[in-house]
Amino acid sequence: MNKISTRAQIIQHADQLFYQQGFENTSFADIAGMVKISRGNFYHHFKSKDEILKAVIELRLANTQNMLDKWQTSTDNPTKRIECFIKILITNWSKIKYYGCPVGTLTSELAKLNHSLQANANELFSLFRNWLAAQFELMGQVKKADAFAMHILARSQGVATLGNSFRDENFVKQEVEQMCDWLNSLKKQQG
Amino acid sequence: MNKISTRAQIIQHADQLFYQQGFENTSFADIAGMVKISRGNFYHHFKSKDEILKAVIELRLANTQNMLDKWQTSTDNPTKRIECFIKILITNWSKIKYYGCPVGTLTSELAKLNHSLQANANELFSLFRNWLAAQFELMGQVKKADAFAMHILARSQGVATLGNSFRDENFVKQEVEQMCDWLNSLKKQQG
DNA sequence: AGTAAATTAGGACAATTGTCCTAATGAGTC
DNA sequence: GACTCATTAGGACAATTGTCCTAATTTACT
Repeated sequence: MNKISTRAQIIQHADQLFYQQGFENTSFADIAGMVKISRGNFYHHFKSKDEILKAVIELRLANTQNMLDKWQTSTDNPTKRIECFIKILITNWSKIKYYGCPVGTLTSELAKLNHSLQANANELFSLFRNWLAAQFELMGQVKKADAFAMHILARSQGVATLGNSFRDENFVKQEVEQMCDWLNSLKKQQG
Repeated sequence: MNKISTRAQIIQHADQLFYQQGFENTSFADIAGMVKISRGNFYHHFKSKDEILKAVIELRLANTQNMLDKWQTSTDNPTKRIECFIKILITNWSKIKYYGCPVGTLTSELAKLNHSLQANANELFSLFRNWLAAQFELMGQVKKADAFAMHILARSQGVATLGNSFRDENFVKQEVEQMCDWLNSLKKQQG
């Protein structure tokens, strides 16, 4: 039957709900309703709500790594790889429009809760940061690689937040284009 | 005695707590503890928690307008005015470091809650957006004024989110400098 | 001083929260 | 078929939530 384990189902639905409703605002009852199990059953799989969050972050880290790996094999051109990253804003626009960036909104929420898993969530940013920096290095921007990575990360983050707030797809498209222009202007400077 | 009214005190402390802990995560008990009044007393001043949020947003709108007005009178140079905006990231760094941008984090949270006051919170962004656009117009950038306003708004927002996540002041300073450089390069293009 | 209104404290209220316990059911092994 | 262990359902639990009610107190005005 190849049935998905209950544990995996809990993580999967929690991932979705934490993104759409926020972590604090998502209750056990919400997740139980989605997975269609009883509330008491949770504690056989997870000791606490925080453990679910931990598992969700680990899932997101794995999914993100998979995505980065795919981009890595899809082309040898580091500039094109970075463009893949920039264009997630458009690829995932239908979700970003309503729920913002899954990484940024989570880290922001955990910061306000002063939650013990802040560092884990920040790893999601670090994953992108390090991968982007590696691409910039391949472009020959060894010295500025990390600064450029943070720059692109920040701009994407801001576009997601503003795009979510104003629900304006054209704005997102324009900013994506500008970021790609900036990226390609670096190549020329270098070559 | 010139005592601050209870209502004003509630709004003031709620403003602070909503920023530091988030709206949903701040309870009546939290606010009551700060103002030092009984919980039941709230409903003489506000019909519901949402009404407090509404009042808090109105307070923030008023405070923001005051800040913009001050910048407006502090100099005739629109470029310098925009620099004032960009540099809030540094001015308010000690708070942003721990709680992020008060506007961005609120709109993001309300989006996830699908809250009825989303539009009110977004007005905070609009206030900055329109003021920035007016400054860009004064700089002679009539056609691109709004796009530039959104651009600066988005970049500031992203820097606040990443700055909050990584707690990195140097990154913030670098990005602020780059934004100012970009701003001043526009002036040269024009003149 | 006396009266009316505004303000306050304190607690009741049902609903929901995360957590935990126990008994029943399931599957797989000998 | 009997036994073991994993999984599940259902409910108990105290704590907290936003909301509302009532009685007491304070304030303001005649």
